[in-house]
Amino acid sequence: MCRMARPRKPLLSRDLIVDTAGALVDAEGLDAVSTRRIAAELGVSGPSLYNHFRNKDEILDAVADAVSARIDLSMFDADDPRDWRTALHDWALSYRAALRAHPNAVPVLARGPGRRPAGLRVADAVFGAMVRAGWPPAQATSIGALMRYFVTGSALGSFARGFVDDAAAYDPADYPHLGQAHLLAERQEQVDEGAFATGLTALLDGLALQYEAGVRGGWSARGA
Amino acid sequence: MCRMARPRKPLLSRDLIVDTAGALVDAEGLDAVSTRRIAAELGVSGPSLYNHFRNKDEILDAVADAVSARIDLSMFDADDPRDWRTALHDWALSYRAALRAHPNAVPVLARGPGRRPAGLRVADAVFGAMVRAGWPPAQATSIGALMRYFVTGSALGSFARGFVDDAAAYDPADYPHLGQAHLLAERQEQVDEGAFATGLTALLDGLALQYEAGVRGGWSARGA
DNA sequence: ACCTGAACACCGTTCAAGT
DNA sequence: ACCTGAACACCGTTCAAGT
Repeated sequence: MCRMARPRKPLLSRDLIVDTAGALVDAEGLDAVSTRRIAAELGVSGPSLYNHFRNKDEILDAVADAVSARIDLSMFDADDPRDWRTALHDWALSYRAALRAHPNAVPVLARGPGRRPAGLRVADAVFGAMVRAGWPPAQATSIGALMRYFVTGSALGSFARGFVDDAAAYDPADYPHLGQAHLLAERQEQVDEGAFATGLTALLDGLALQYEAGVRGGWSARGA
Repeated sequence: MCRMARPRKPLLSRDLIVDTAGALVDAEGLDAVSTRRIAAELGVSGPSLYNHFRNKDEILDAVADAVSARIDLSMFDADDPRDWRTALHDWALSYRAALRAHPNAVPVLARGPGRRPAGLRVADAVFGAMVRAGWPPAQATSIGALMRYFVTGSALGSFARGFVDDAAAYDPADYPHLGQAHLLAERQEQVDEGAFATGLTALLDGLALQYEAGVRGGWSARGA
């Protein structure tokens, strides 16, 4: 009579499940997460979760959306809608920080917003702000897409972590220029931060060039 | 006596396993691939694979490396080592094409080269070419990293495919700027191609600016 | 050396049963 | 409505056994 089939107060909730699953993703990675482990962590039996989510993918989607929800979007409400460059820059930093805080969840996020509310809010905010700043809609779409490529790419595959911390792995006869590659694993943080900063600056500089050209040329053909 | 424990000619080989696994990844996605299915496809029992690979991850690594092996690197042997921009541009196109041909394998590739020979050859070639073109080593490393971020990001999360082909999913009250979002799913190809082209141009334009500034300033502090 | 079947400890998910 | 145990059809991997 202590462990009943149904207590008067529900043992589970969507939030509880998402929090537990998220902690498991962070601590042990995506592969280590099973519905049975989430349930065990919550002190219930495996199938209980199916009262709150249709399947495992829906749980992981919710975990990913919780990460998206932490991306700051306030810079897109700025007074000067024409300063798209600053807004985009600040957003990119917040975007990346949110993902780097939960690197194991990035593969799920990288699949796109789908129907995830927080993910859609992000796409909506950046698109709206770029249009307001004077970018044609087609270009605004491209900017949302290419920023996602760059940020998720940088959060997903830490460049430096991708190399092995073992000098013998990189035979100079095979890879004449990778003599120091095993050092990358050590300096992981700086390498990835440096590459991200360099790439972001290049991206924004390049977009500024396109913006100026567009304004000068009246955005020629593809304006609508 | 027909089905012996060991035939005089091996039934399996690493290449045979990789080809079968790769076809399965392409046709049904990463989740559908199991060691037992690969084995079944080859007409052998599941554990047989373990005579040729240590575990399933090693098989998937080999599949990913086969994709990397299809990336063209010949542009880095160009006569004029100083034309890094053209080489980088052509390489990015080939890189992306190789990944888009096997989108389901991209999550494995995105983990980094590790000890995969073809992946390392790519990293080696781009780093070597950038140094030859006059970039300081630290910048050359950044370029390799940021290009990987952008290309894998673009191949992994097709921006357009990330949206659902269903107008009702994007309530204008919630997402004021996503009125046409459901159309993205239809025009997937063009949207992603356009965003990639825009981003690549911006990236190269921005890097050219940094290169010029570096040459003019003698690459100031971080030259070594 | 290379393949087999049996076995172990897992999976995601369905479903009838309980309250 | 919400949880349970039992069950189904799977997993990756190990290992002793066969040739």
